[in-house]
Amino acid sequence: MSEDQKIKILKSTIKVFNIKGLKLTMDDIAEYMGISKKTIYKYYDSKEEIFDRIVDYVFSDIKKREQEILDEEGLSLEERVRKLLAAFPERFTEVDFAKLGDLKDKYPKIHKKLKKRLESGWEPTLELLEQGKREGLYREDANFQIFKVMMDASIARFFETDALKKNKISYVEALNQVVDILLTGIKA
Amino acid sequence: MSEDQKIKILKSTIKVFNIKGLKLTMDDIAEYMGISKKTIYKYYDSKEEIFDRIVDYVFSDIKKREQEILDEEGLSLEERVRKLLAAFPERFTEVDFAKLGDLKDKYPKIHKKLKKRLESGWEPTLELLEQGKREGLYREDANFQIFKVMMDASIARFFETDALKKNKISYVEALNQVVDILLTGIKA
DNA sequence: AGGAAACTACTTCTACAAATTTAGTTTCCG
DNA sequence: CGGAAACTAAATTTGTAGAAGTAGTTTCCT
Repeated sequence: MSEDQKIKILKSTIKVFNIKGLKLTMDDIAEYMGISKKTIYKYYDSKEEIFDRIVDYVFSDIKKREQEILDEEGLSLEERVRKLLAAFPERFTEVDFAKLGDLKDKYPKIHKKLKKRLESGWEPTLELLEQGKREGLYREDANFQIFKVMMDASIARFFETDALKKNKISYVEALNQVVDILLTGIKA
Repeated sequence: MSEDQKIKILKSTIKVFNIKGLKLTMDDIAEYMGISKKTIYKYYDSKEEIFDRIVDYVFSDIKKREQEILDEEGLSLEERVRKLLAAFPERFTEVDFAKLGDLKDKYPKIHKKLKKRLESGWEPTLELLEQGKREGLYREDANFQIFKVMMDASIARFFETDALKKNKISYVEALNQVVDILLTGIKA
């Protein structure tokens, strides 16, 4: 009953998910790991539980990285915001978001949880932005909710379309441009 | 055989479409207009032709408005770009874009045409932006393809979600903020 | 402990026929 | 001319029975 094995199951499930999407089966996971289903059920009660724990797992990673950035010394507010914005979507290169199509229908609870986590993932960034506004760094009339929608929508678009390939631009480069344009755009 | 009546049919079809979406029937249109199908078929050979002409109709309006802005005297490059960006999505308040879901499957030709028109609608704006870059108005490293994706994705997101209602902000206000952030963001 | 494989109850696909709807036409009538 | 309504051929939707697949369990074995 090692904790390692529990996490390995999650990681493997992510790997399989990135290929087969939500229609992956317990047999797929077992086969991929070279173990039997019985072992999986030793660690998890159901398939849904595995998915549920994957959300926790991914976001605990994000939270950790986020905390590192918040604790890092000698950063200007702007640098910190920039790091937070860059770190957040990068985590999702681990999970193929495009394959999450009908999560809402198949696993509504997990969909809800995921949305909530994505939402609260914005909190520290929004706080910093508000602080920046109070310090006169950002425009008085800047609406950070709109900022958020623009960031989310743009990143999602890059994931779901071939806009990047067509323009021969890497994901990291695109992300940097987006963050750059947005942060410059709200400057005082 | 009045030209007026032809256009009235298009306008009415848009009205019905905004309620029933793509599954509107010829009977729906006839009923809505208080005329009989026979009359509709006097002006158009098929339902698909009507949809096709709606695209032409909507974009001829856009083209006209676009030309006005390009011809308008005494505008700075930036003001002109801003007007173009604001004018384009405004036209789509006439047609409920969110109801266009399975256009691609049902009417692939029209979908292709629509995409092409949406694409070429960006041309004058992109040209002006490039000119602005040459004039040193915009950053040398600004990637306008990314600018475009950000604009399109953001506006689309506003249409398809309730982000606006939730934040008690009007569409025009949101559009202005988006344009503002983006244009400021690429400034030299 | 855990792999291989079989097993069960349940859900999800498939295929196809019957029922319904609809595009486009035609008839009748004012 | 053009409205009302009937008509037809085709497409779309619906129902469903059978097949296939799958979550979770159990048995046997090393």
